[in-house]
Amino acid sequence: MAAVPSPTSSFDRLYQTLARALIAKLSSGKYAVGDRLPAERELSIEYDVSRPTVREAIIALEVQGLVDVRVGSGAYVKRVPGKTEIPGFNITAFELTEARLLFEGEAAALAASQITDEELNELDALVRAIAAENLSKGGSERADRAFHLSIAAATRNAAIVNTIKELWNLRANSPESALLHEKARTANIKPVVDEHSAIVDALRNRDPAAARTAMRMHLSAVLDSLLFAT
Amino acid sequence: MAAVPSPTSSFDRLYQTLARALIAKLSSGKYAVGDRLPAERELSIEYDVSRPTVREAIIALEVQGLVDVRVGSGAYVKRVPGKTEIPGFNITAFELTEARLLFEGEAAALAASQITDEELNELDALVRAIAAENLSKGGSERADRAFHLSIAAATRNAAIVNTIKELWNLRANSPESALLHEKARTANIKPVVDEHSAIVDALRNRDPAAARTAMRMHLSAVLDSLLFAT
DNA sequence: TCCTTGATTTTGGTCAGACCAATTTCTATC
DNA sequence: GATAGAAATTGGTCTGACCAAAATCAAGGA
Repeated sequence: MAAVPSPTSSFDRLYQTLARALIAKLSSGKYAVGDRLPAERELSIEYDVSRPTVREAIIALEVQGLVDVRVGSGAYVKRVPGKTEIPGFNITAFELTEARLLFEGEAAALAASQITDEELNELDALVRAIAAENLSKGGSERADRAFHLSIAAATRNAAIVNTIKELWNLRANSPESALLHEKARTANIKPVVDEHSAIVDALRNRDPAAARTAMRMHLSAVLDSLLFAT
Repeated sequence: MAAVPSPTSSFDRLYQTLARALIAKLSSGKYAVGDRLPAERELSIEYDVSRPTVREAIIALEVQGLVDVRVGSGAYVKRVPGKTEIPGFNITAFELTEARLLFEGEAAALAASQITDEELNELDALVRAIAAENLSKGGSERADRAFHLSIAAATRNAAIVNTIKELWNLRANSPESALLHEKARTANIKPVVDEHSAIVDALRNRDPAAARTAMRMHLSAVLDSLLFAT
């Protein structure tokens, strides 16, 4: 019984989780180009989801050109994703966090010199939201992500925003990264609110060096937590 | 009443027909990035199709990165097909170079602590290739790009490599950036070989701070040259 | 034995309706 | 005007039904 893996983040909907599982099957060599996937009804039973959900997942694969759906016949493999085709597939959680440490540190330093009071208030609210997320069972990282992207936005540089957003996307897309972060969450390691507050304090003081240091310390702690979760 | 256009081919399924109609709406300017599409139930009535069919069409758009679906809220336009389809369309050459200054500086610092003699020799060869490019009429930047990506590779961090590669891709894809760099080239502003040599020297000395400074000075000079070319 | 035809089964496509969770909007109170 | 709670709206998933297209099977004829 290949039950659908539990969602790796609260952003995931069931169809996405199933699509991901099916893509993993394609990648693993279970199917070759031309093979027919199991029928919708079969997949529905196998993964213990409803048939419309299966349909949605198959459509996600179809739109990405991975399968070719023939009415009355089935879904046929059109292209097998290679490992290198999934951005971030080969990037470890350590590498990702190390890169974020270096790059987000610089973004925080740049943001410190031009951040508005409005942006600081928004960050305060997000710190409170992170604290609230820490108390909830779901393990959502929505506020944490928004926090970091708000700092990037305060740089007022679209290339920096794009880069940091891409790093977060890599994090979301990397199976290895997702697994490690999931382990960290089940080990009850959550974003440390004090570290986030310290970043906001440094930004509020318009101190680039302090902002850089605070962000680096925060992400260095994330690195440590990943080690602990390994 | 915007009934779904009749299928354009017997292969078309309803969800595809509807997805196509929605994409046409996006392309026509009816919606801007950030706008919310009508609710599923509304679209179901408007197009006289079932709600699951609407969902399937929205998923097709979502997987293509055209919309962002938020549970309980709606489907928001993330990207309008057409002019913004090229990543980096709205990123200026200044923003890009500023981001590179911050990020490639850090990559150079990290590379300095672990670069091999082999990698240094490769960088020497690339500096010579940059000098040769400067003498040629074509204005190729192949060696310049390879130089920067080699330094990124010396960090031995796939996330950093990916990020710097993306920044170079943004540069290649951005029309505004291409235009400015073209202006710089016609003004006979070329990569300064001494600046590249200075970066390699700092790396050869395994001096992270010097490497960071050398890379930042180089990219700061690129920023100045863009100003001159404006 | 092989081929053809028709019946049956399987497959995907779409629909209707129900219920739940998340978010937004509205209303009442202070 | 601000806040809290209720109501409404939104997307998410499910069950069940029926239809069209395709595949498979069985029977009959050459």
